[in-house]
Amino acid sequence: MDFDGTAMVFKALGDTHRLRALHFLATADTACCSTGQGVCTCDVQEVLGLSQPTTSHHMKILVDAGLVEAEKRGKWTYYTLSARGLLIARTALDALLAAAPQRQKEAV
Amino acid sequence: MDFDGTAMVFKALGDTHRLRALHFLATADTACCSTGQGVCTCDVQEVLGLSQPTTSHHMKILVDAGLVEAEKRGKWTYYTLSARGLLIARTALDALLAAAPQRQKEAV
DNA sequence: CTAACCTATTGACGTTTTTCTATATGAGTT
DNA sequence: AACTCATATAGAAAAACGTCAATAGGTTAG
Repeated sequence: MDFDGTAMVFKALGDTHRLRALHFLATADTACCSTGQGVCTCDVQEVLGLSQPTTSHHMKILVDAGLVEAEKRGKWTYYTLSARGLLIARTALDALLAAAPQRQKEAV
Repeated sequence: MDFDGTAMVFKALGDTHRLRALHFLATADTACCSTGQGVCTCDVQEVLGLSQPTTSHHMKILVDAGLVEAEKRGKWTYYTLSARGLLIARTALDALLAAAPQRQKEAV
């Protein structure tokens, strides 16, 4: 098990603003400057209520963790969720859940 | 969605040492001082290679996040995985995975 | 080519986290 | 009661993190 890589993914997930950004990517389809797929930094920035550099910084962390993919089209950078990091996290979680007490594991 | 609570769980998961401790709890059944179920601090400490107070600190974070339950029996504190925090994390992850691109979602 | 615009990077500052040593708490033992 | 052992807490130092203002990079529009 790759503890370092997995920890990096969870660490990226462990911030309220970044979680909010991911949730936004997961739900918002239409956005201010989205011509095609994805959402640009300005949209995320508005949702988070943070400055532009801070927003950019958070998105970079998500990209580095493999949770988000960034695509540059013209002036804008579009973000989409990436299954790569999410699967790393889920694999680790499932291994732990398989060993956790049986009580109420299906309460999802 | 409870971003703060979920972030707290992910933050607890986002550390190599804590991940290693959780993995240890998930796999190790027999331990130095375990008379029944669970593993005591001294076992975790040996696995992590950290000082006793630091180990105790990490375990407290895991307990606070609902990932681990601590039970005091006599002199020892026994730790077991708790489904509570794990399910919070999985619920959030599943919501994101459901919205992620379909490509290779089943690669678990 | 210049100007305007979106995004990324840099530098700085305050806060949080990680880690240790030293000490306290609390339970069993003699 | 005094002692020992396992764990928790306090305090402090170093490192990492989150944040913003200022600036740089790169793209489109005029």
